[in-house]
Amino acid sequence: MNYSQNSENFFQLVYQVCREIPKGRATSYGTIAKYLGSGRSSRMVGWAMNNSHQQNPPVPAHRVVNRNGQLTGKIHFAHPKEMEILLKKEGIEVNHDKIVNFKTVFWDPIIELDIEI
DNA sequence: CGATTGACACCAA
DNA sequence: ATTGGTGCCAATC
Repeated sequence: MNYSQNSENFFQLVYQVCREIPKGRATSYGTIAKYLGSGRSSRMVGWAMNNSHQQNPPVPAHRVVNRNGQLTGKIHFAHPKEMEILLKKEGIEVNHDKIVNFKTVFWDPIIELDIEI
């Protein structure tokens, strides 16, 4: 089923997946998009994140970075430092707005998760 | 209503 | 390895 046609569910799925990200791990926009069925609509995931601040419960958007492990979305937080702080707090090493050993902390919902969609 | 803009990713040169 | 162009789809201008 391709939920990219259903933006409401698509957004909700994005939020759901984000909340399932284990502490101390991170994933990428594109991976989530692929997991939801629209592999190249990673921008929609980003847009969903933009709206994630008004979601309840809150979405741990700091665990979602781009494919390079770069904290591109930190500027959308209340305080840009917060994203890096939160990640470090969870044991993720961050250096120059980039996750260290991203390959190690990378969390792939396609493999690790199995939400029925 | 058409054009532009993204918290991205992939491909070609 | 780097750079530039293209695809994706919703929101905003």
